[in-house]
Amino acid sequence: MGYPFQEIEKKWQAFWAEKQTYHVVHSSDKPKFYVLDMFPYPSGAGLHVGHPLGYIASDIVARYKRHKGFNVLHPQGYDSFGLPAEQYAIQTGQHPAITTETNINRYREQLDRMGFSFDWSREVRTSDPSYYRWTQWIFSLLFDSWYDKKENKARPISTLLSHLQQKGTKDLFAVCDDDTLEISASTWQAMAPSDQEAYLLHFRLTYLAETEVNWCPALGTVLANDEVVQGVSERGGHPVERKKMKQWSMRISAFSDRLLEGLNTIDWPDPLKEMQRNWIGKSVGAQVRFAVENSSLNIEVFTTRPDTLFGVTFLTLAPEHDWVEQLTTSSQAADVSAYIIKASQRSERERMSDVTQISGVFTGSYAIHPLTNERVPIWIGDYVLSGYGTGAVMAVPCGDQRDYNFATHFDLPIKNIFHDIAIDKEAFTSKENVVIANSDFLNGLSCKAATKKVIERLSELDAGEGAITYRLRDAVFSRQRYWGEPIPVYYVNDQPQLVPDSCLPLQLPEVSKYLPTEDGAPPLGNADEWAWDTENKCVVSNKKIDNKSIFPLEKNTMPGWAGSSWYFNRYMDANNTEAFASKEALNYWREVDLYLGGSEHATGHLLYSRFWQYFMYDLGLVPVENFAKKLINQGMILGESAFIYRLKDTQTYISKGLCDGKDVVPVHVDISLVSTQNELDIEGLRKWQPHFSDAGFELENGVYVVGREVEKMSKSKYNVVNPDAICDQYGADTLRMYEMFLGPIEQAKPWNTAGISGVSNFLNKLWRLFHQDEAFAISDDQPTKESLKTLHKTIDKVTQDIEQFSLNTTVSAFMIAVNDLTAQKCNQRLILEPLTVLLAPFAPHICEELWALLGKETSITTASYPVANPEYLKDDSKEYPISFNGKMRFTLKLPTSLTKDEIEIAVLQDERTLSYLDGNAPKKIIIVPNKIVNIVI
RNA sequence: GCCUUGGUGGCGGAAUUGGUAGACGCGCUGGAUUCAAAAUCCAGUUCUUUCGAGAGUGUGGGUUCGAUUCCCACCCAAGGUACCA
Repeated sequence: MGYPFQEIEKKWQAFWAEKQTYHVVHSSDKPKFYVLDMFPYPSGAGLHVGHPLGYIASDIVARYKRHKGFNVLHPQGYDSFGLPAEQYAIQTGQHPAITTETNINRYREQLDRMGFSFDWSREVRTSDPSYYRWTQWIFSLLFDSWYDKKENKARPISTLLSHLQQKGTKDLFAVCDDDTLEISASTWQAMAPSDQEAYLLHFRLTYLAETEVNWCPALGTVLANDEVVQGVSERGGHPVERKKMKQWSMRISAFSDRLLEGLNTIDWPDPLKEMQRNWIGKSVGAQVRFAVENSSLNIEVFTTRPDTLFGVTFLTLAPEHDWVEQLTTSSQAADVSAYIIKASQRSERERMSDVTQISGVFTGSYAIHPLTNERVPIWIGDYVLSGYGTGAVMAVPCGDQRDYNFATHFDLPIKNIFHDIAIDKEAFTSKENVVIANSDFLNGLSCKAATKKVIERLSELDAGEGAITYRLRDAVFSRQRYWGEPIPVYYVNDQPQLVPDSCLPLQLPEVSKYLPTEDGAPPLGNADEWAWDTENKCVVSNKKIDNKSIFPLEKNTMPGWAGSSWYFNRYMDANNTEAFASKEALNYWREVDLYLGGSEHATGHLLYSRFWQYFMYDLGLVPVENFAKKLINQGMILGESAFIYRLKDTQTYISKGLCDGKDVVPVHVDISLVSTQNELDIEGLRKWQPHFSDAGFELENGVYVVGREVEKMSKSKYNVVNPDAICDQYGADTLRMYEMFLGPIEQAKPWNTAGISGVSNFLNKLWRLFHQDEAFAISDDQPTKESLKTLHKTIDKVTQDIEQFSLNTTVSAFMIAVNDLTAQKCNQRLILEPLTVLLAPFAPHICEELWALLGKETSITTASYPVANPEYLKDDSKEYPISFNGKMRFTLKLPTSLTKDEIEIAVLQDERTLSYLDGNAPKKIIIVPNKIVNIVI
């Protein structure tokens, strides 16, 4: 029989809760260690076995660090604003707050069963007004700040105001979304207040601007690219169009360079840093202006290859480019407008991924080449994206493959400007080993030299200059959703005004329904009370808006990432009502020492959080620039989904083996309806969902075989494995160790319960080793040298592995140790005691129990970590370095007990060693320990 | 399409970073114990094989005395791709 894990786990969980074992305070003479998990979104499906993977790993580190003498902050909370709760509300009318509360309670129950050492007194919930009050406050700060390029930091808007008041834009180096805003101090002073406010929006770090979105008129809402499939909405199949809408944006682009440079100072995984680098996408090149023929317009393009300027044979604008209409000649108007409509129906994602399909249209206008004065036709093509660079490119077919394809497709000229390079099949895109030709004053130059020279010439002509652009775009911050933080803004004469700090939180109003209003306003438009009374400083009924002091409030809410961009700071002082965290707490905990979470957040949460932290650092609100010193990506635990295949347009499902060549639609079915042999329980399926009750099934060999696919675990894919069931059957300690044993923490892996008995056996074995006939049995004798060796080697291995975060091999090391100790019949106190502490981070309940059985009065959490005695780590073998012809080097590992002569024989008997030597077996090998060896052939 | 990661027995994975591939665990096979089963313990387990040996780390090349490891090309899977979290 196994050890009584159910009893033990319950007992110690209650003990820890009662004693508040994991409650942490920041006055401590110990060094601090802050280990954090990315907090979960509390979904209706409950916690699945994928969630705890990271939590277990971080809990192991937290417990390990406590044993090592650190004051450990290990909190947990919930990212509780989100779309699923809102969608559930739309379907059922249930308020999202209620759903969220229910889900959180369930999560907590599940988390508590796994014996995590979280300090729950610091729990945060992003949807709690006491939390989002500070999210709104940070929004206000962003609104009230601008970016000073000279000091390279964010500064309060008041400093900008005084600059404008005194000098206008003279000597002003500010990040701004429009270069044509130069004004003098007197002009500024003469501006009407509302004009001044409109003007300031171009500088504020959060601002209102027109942005392109996927608009679905039928649903009355904006959709993510993900939700648009082949031009129609995923839900309902309604048409979707690209449309400009006035939205709040965050000026993250102002921080591009710092976000890029900062990567060099943090210990984050290289692939993740690389993803962020590529996402920020710094390109060095030039802006070139092409005058439009018979017009005052100058089309500005950005290019990374100014050296190829003489190879330009046409310009291409994005279909959304502001000047498309003006540039289109009457003869081309019909074609152009048809093309624009067509392009607006394709999502950005589609346009980027589909490179085989070339489309475009001629505007009828021509630009003038700034150097040759040749006429260059202006085209429109959807391979140019409006969001990047200037939304216009100079096309150099010989040097860019997309330009080449476009030119070939529309039969536009291709001019070769590379010396001795054939371009009749494809473009030549490399910058290496090229000599520019056919390019006037650039002839004979390398890429680099030509780039420099052409930029000089363009500057002289005032037709361009060197420039750097970033792929990183400002982040759209408005959501037409109910279940998010209200944006603390009201409008006076259409100009945004902040709801005063003292009035925060601006709480979510009650609404009659959670859908957009009929005239397309966000769900908050359904609230009766959603206007701001500036006199009484409170939210009042919309009906009073005509009143002089009452103004409409912003109806959009914040996106999911708002609350998660600063929560790590809140944990430092989670219950503070005066500030987002006290200065003392911030200065003590400073930053996260180890942050664990999935790499799927690489370019979202992890970039936004860095941005907000930089911003808050600039304002002196936090003591460090980078919020997380070290980050580890945990791989997702994937589910194995099961599919049945419906024959198209019928209610017949055919077994997997019979699908070949038939038009079938795969349908997810619940994995609990499928056997390990992939056979479907058809009766179970009929009961599971009513619409299967009259379905037909075509079987093979008498059974219905399902298809399997590894996917993200998700309720909608019916592939969720619940940890509760595992805890019931095997216990939390087994689950914890098994999840670690499953494979490297960073790697994604499919869940498979089959192997769990191995870990369960291991814990039982450990228990049995120190028990006889159900009673704790331990010897006070001195352990044998062999047992001490086993112990100390395990201490050494386990410690190294935890430090390197190789937790799966750690579990193996424990298994080997217990196997060895069992074989040695070792049940000495002097072995068990350190072993218990060593194992406690992984299996805290059983270790706490053993600890108590050893007669210890305190919790094992306070025990100090064992140190390996090098005396017992010594290897019986010795390494002998060998070199051959001064070129090849390898080492021989031989037992130390061998004499000199025996070594020689041992080497000659080692066939593998001999075969290294170029096929020739050496006749004699002379070994002098620790010295290089002579080999005679 | 683009960016990032991964591909090793029947399965999850290990391999000191270029030096005996398959640690540890699951599963399977055989044995011990048992009236029997569960549990436990012991042994075996990459594949092919004419039992000599041969093949083998997604595929095809390359570098090297030697490649799971380094280089090139390709195939497949996962994550992200800016409004899922």
